[in-house]
Amino acid sequence: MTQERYNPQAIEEKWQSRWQAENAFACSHESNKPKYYVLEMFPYPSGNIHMGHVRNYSIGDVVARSKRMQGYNVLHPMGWDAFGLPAENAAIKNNTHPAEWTYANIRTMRAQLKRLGYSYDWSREIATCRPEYYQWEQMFFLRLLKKGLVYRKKAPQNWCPSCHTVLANEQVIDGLCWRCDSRVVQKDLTQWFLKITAYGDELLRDLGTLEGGWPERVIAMQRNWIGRSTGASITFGLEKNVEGVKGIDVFTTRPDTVFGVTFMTLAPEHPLVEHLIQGYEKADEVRAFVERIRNMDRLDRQSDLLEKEGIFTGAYALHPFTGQRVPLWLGNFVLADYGTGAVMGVPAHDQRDFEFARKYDLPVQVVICPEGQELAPEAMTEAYTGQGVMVHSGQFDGMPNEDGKKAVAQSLEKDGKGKATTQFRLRDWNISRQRYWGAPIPVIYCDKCGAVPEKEENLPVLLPLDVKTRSDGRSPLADTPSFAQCACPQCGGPARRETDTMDTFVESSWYFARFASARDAETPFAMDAVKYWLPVDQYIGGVEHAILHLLYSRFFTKVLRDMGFFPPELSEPFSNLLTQGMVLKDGGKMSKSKGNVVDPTAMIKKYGADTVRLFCLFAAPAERDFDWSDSGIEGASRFINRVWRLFVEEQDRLLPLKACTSTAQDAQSPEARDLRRREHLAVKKAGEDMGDRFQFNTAIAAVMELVNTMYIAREKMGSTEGDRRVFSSATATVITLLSPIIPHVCEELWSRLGHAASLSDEPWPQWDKDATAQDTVTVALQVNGKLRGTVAIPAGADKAAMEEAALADSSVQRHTAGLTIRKVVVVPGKLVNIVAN
RNA sequence: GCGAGAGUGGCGGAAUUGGUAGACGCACUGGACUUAGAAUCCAGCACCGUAGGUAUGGGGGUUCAAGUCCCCCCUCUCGCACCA
Repeated sequence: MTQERYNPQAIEEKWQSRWQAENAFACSHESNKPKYYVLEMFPYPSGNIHMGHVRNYSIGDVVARSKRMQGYNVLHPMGWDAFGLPAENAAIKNNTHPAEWTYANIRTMRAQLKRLGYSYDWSREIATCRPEYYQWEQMFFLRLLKKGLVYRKKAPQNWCPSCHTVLANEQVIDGLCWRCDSRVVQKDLTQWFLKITAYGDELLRDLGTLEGGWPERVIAMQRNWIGRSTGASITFGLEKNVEGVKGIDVFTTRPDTVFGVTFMTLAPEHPLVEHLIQGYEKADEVRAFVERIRNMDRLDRQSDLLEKEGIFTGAYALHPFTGQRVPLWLGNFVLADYGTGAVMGVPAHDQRDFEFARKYDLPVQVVICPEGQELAPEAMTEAYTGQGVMVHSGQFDGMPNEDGKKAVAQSLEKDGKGKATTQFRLRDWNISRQRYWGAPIPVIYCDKCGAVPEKEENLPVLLPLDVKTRSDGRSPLADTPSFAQCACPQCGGPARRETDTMDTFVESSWYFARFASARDAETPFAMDAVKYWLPVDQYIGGVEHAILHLLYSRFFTKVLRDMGFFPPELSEPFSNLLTQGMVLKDGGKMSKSKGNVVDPTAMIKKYGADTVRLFCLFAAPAERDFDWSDSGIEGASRFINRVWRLFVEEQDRLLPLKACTSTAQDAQSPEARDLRRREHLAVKKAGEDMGDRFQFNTAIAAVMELVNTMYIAREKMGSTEGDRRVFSSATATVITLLSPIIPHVCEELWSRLGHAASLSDEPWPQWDKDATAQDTVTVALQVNGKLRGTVAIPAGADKAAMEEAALADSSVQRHTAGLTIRKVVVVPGKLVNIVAN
């Protein structure tokens, strides 16, 4: 007799068209069920999905499907992060239009996602390059401008020469462009900034609320990136009069060491340098130094191999407490854009200052002494950075230095010479991009009125599609009169539009909320829908966005909250974050240049979508990287076939039962009892692992164990009504438990089992504690903590009975022969340990 | 240097509260079926050995009992890094 073979292509096609026709995974916020919003980071429509996407979306789909079965009203949407540079580059290369290229890719990739059977609510699909989407972003820009959270500034910017655009600090990785790895150079430009630093404190503080929900290391990375330091800003007077300048501000985390200042170091770019060196006989030498340092490559300049160098400016500052002259130096290690671009030099208590002082023969003044010790400056071989008592510090002498930090700041503040402050490493976010394929910045430049915001009623400022992209990569917008030329909204005179577009990270900073009311044309976010769905309960994506996208989204959530778009209690976008690992091949990242790319489409063709999904989830825990293995996917395929065969071969004996529906009464034979027990154990394990712990690999392993048990049990089980019920229930359980992972084949088997309704509407099975109980348990027997044997005893045996059974064991007797038993430890139902010597 | 994570068979990985280390899978070995292969099924599979012993990066400790808790050290991965 030939059995029907598993044919994934036919089965998957059948169920996918059914889901499509029924709009099976559409959801609404009008529901009595508890809500659950699961979201995977939406893709850039680059052309084809790759294995990383498959892994990411398969994880999300298991969460979505299992939560649905567990009784939640699940929102699981998908969209496209559709603006960006690759579209322009591809358009130039293939002589097409970025829009055409992008929409074609979306069509391809949407079909690929559908071919994988993900349970998205496709009615909420969005693409960020559509005016219906980016119009809201332009509105946010105008509102932020009004609130003073958007501003324009000329400053040296990160410029990628290959991408022809500026980059935010977060987009510069080791001095290289995050996208194309080109060396980033500095360029003076006037750009639009989002004032993310205004939220620095809150972004840092609220990281605390994410603990437990977010991976520790992502929280640490953000904390690091925000980089908050507390200390004081201190104004040193200037010996020489410079017009309009009161003095030089420094920032320090150690105001307690202020009396130890013996010099001050400024960044070569410090705006006062030219004033300070006026009239100094070696001014030209100083200028040469400044030039040399400024022209250095940023990467070399920030290298830790760079030798610390300085030069005296010939000028002096005045100490805020003692009035003493403090020589002003320039240093190649002082950063112009951190703090105030100037640091006080305290060689006795800062290692870098110590080395600088030794190199240039500057005095060392000790002002903190460890309790009960003296420090002699000339004997010191390194700075003393520990705790201690303040000395040589005027009115502060004898004070513990920790108290001194506050006391010094307070005293300075009283005299108007400083105050306690906080510094952030975080910089404001430059959102201007000199590229075409992005959302236009809604601003107009008028010769009379300056930079004028576009009126909200004129939104959207449409990105014109009838332009020819330039082969040199520069934006064609400036050369498009129909776009660039306009009337000033203020005076009506001739004016010019801003031709920069917004960083694409702006679009991805709020898309998760748009899904709540994706089709609403009146408002970006319908309040009742946002209130219901947000925050995202489970967000899933790659760790490469730990800072960029995840920090920007947190910022936007707080801003949108404060502008009234979000309810006041919504401060964080993503309650839980899962950062999935990468899919590697032969230990390395898949890449076209290495020729080690595994194409999901080819794998689906060969094995079917269910197998690809199963392998991606089974190969490794979700957070860890995993190496693609061709024999591994064979194993996944083998397992599905095993389930299929079990079903087909037993079909005649199967009853149309649901999961966990056989009763203790049904399970008369020992095999049936055992199978029923393992069925319930599998439900427990798979439910916990899939639904709570997101350990999909072990959830699958638990079902595999059950299937293995069924293969053994079926030989021994008869055709009594009870045996058939037990076996049928177990079969239903296997199908139900696997359905979030391999939905197509499970739907198919479910319907063949005789069920009319979809498995998606099937509740998650309930396991029964009594069903998992064993008649006899295996107890480990130890002598002095070493395993010496096992013994089967009736479940529920008391301690005395266990001890008796242990002492009667021959192996135990052998190992205790000649010894005195000192103690017997009994763990009920588990183990007996005999302590003897 | 700072911060986070990891280290378990040939490999991916289990072990959720301290209680039989190696579940599940891959690879491998032997066998069955077959003209042969594929597929499938059965058996074996940490290491050394005769009883027994040794094993979770290394070394200490706590405990009747440690992969799990504590201390010290080593290695690897990631992030930040002259941040004042």
